[in-house]
Amino acid sequence: MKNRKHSRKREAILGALRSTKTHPSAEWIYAQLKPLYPDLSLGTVYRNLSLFREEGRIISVGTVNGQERFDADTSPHAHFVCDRCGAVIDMDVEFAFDPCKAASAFSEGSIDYCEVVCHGRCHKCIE
Amino acid sequence: MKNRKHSRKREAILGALRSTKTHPSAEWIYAQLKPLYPDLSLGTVYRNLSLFREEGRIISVGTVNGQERFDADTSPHAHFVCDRCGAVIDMDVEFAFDPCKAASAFSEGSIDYCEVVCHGRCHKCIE
DNA sequence: AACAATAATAAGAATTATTACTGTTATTAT
DNA sequence: ATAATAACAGTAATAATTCTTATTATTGTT
Ligand SMILES: [Mn+2]
Ligand SMILES: [Mn+2]
Ligand SMILES: [Zn+2]
Ligand SMILES: [Zn+2]
Repeated sequence: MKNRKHSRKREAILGALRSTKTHPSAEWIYAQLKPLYPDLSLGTVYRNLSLFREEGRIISVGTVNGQERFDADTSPHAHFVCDRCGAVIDMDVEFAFDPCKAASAFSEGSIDYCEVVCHGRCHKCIE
Repeated sequence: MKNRKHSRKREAILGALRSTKTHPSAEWIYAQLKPLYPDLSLGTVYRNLSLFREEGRIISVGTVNGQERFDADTSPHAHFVCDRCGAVIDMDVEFAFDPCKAASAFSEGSIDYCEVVCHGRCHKCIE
């Protein structure tokens, strides 16, 4: 429905997010691309990330230390957040949480998707 | 290590959070208590909520529309967030997610606790 | 190639939740 | 009661994100 034009920077932003598994913030993506696109604006990164999210091409993993973190992997999977260094790591753990089951058992609304986030300390922070 | 003094306002803040199941924001608690304590400061609400969280007496349920939401119920339970009106509702759903199991299967760090948040539309917003 | 229509952008201002600072007040120990 | 200091109100500061506007880039058409 959208009359969207092509944009090199928009592509780059999605590409940067797809190139990493660190679930970066808008700021991180901006810092990565700034050398390649010296006239890139932080607002453009924010705006395009919002677009991608609306389109369902990326997801938000939540906010860590006040900054929203993003993920280009839209398949359902859990995340681990290190409460010390802020690292966000995929959990390939097979967690037996069935959204359909939850949805049918939940009477107060309709469920679209679910997030599972575990908190703790990553290996580097444990030493 | 805790040279903590008694404070009526601090008590009131925890009491306000305990009195509701809506998982309110700092702002909401402030608005609730302001008539009773006309010289209450929003900063005091923030500061004491941080204290309570550090002490493990309350938990953060995450941020909704840019505002952090709190819960005085520290027992492990899942939450439902309405993406339209921002309501946060307890899910008494028995979700088969075992943190211990996840922790043992996760090799990248040690897990302290886990959050499960489902997103969708609440009944009022479905109409 | 030049043009028109308009989506996308840069730059920076504005907004907003949260935190830090500072002088004053309330609470506790002596 | 006095002294020590935690807690506070009020306000300023911070920082992430969004909004505004003038300009530029993209796409389709002559
Ligand atoms: Mn992920
Ligand atoms: Mn709850
Ligand atoms: Zn870490
Ligand atoms: Zn709702």
